[in-house]
Amino acid sequence: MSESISMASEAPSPSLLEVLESGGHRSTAPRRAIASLLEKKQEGFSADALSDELPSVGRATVYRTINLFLEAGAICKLATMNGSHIYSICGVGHHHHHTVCVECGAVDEFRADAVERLISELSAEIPGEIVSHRLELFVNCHSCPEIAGG
Amino acid sequence: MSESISMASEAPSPSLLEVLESGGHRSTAPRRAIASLLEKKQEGFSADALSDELPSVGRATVYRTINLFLEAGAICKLATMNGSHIYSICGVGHHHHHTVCVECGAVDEFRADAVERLISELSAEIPGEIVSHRLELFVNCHSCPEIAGG
DNA sequence: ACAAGCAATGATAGGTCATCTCATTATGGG
DNA sequence: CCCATAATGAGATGACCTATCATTGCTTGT
Repeated sequence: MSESISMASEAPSPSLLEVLESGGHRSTAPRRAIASLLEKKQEGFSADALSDELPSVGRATVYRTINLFLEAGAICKLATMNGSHIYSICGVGHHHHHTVCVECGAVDEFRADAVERLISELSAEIPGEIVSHRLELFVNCHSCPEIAGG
Repeated sequence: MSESISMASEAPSPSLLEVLESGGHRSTAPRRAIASLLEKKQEGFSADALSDELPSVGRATVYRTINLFLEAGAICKLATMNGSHIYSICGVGHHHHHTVCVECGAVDEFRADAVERLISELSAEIPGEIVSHRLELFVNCHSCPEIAGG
């Protein structure tokens, strides 16, 4: 391996419920339902689709809970090419980037030192101070036949 | 300069009106008004704000015209950290990336071979085929006092 | 210049995604 | 158990964008 790159396909997510506890939030039935569903969906998911799958939970609560996990860093929000947002469980606790399959929407994480090195290089060339960055790779994972088949 | 990087701060934009002509679109008063305003706003701008500044032009027309320029590649659409979209004149005709000032919203373009090299490297390590990518740098340009002063 | 054909326009309705409001409900400590 | 308060949810509201469709106004042929 010439580069330090790490995929996160099978990284176990820390229990979302623990995130609630440690954040001083109550463990309620709606939140447990959302957390449970989220942990099944390592794939990228939209807030609205999630809400549809949980008819017993109010839309507002779904959004609130997602933002709660987002602020805790337990999930990531990323922008797709068409401007909508998808969320994804964050296995890696620190800075990383995402790949999104343009066919099936599967999201994966990767961390590559080369990316961070590049940003450092660019910071010397670019006027101003780089505060943060976003890198998203849109891929075709070539392993999504049945999903695309719908 | 050790790397091949080019900023586009003062690149003159090809006349947006020419884009219309070459695309077989009519040059109408509303479109001219929009094009004219766009060329003044090298800064990032939102479609809605643009519409507000052109009360004489219908919102639908503003959006339609923006999409027209977008499809022609004359302007770029980019996602901010908060999920909204801003547009920016594209001086560079080919693939490039953007810096967005988190203070004043100024958008600049840059093209760096190092970025493309990085993507090539990553493609060897990442499962699937990289279809496209998005890299945005959020910067503090440190030259936006009066704008921030409001 | 005039008419005709059709692209373009704009007022407004509608759609999507997300947040806000606030009366009601559930949680968890004492 | 009781209470203070966090959390919920139905619906309103809002931001942002697209669809509809009757009207307007370019552009070309004559």
